[in-house]
Amino acid sequence: MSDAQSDWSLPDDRGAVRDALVSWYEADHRSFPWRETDDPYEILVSEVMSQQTQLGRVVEAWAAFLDRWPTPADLAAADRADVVGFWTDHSLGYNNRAKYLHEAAGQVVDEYDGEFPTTPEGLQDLMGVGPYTANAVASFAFDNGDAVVDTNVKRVLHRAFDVPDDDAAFEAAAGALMPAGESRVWNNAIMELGGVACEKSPNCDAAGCPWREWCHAYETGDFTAPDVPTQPSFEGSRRQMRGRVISALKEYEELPLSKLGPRVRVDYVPGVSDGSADENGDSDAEYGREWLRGLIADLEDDGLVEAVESDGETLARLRR
DNA sequence: ATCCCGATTG
DNA sequence: CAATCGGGAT
Repeated sequence: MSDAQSDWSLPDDRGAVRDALVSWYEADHRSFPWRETDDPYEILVSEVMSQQTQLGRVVEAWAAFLDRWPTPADLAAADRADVVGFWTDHSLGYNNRAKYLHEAAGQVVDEYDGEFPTTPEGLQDLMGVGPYTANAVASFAFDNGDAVVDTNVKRVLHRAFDVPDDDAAFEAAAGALMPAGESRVWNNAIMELGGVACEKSPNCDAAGCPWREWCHAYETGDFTAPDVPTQPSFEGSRRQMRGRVISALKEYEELPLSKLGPRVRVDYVPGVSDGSADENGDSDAEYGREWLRGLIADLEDDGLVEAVESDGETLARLRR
């Protein structure tokens, strides 16, 4: 057992803390279209998109996605290539998530008779749905979730109540704070607080933070936030190259590696084995056919791309 | 450069 | 537990 709980405590007047936040949220908050629905499918689409993209950019993609695939049955019946293509068209990144969403729709249709599970535990059985998304969907669709713990909530709890940067502590604090049976408004409210008031750079007075009178950070002036792992640079990364493969294969139905290579890297060297030492013993990386095959192999393992042999050459295309 | 309502796989 | 997964906006 961790002794993390011994370091912090929530205010005695927990009810006042709750009421203050809910009142603040209900008085005024950002308007997003997915806050106007309780359809679990529509909620799930919004959550998966929101994991990776600023909310403002999700609005258009969300509406377009649901216009094209209005129900889980519609999505399940679609070709994966089209779903991944949509993801790329709308610059949503993380193509695996398009695959997960497609898979989850198939699960709902095939294993759940078209009806979403209504509990966090049940929802986690869906592909691509982890603890965060399960609680979000359970909350916003069914008002039946537990406290959501994401990076926003962690930041708020750490600052306001000095909860230590420890997953178990965050989990316990978030659960203890949420009013039972009010997950929809509560999770919306606490994430709204993290989104507009308790941002990385805090905005307490301008946003009229409802927790100032209890806030440890507001009192001490120490607005340190839990560390969020910094991502490696994207430029030149393998992720960027994967994205270029998907984009090229969306544009052209299928491409031989010789045509695909130059579209992925301008310094692609056709017909050269990569990475191995040359005659002089130099080991400068060369990006040739073997390198590209490795990239394609990973995308095949991810179920996003398939490679076929035709007339002695390898063709790549999006997996259907 | 850093941020953005995480999840899966090894 | 660590590594991996995109790309636009600021």
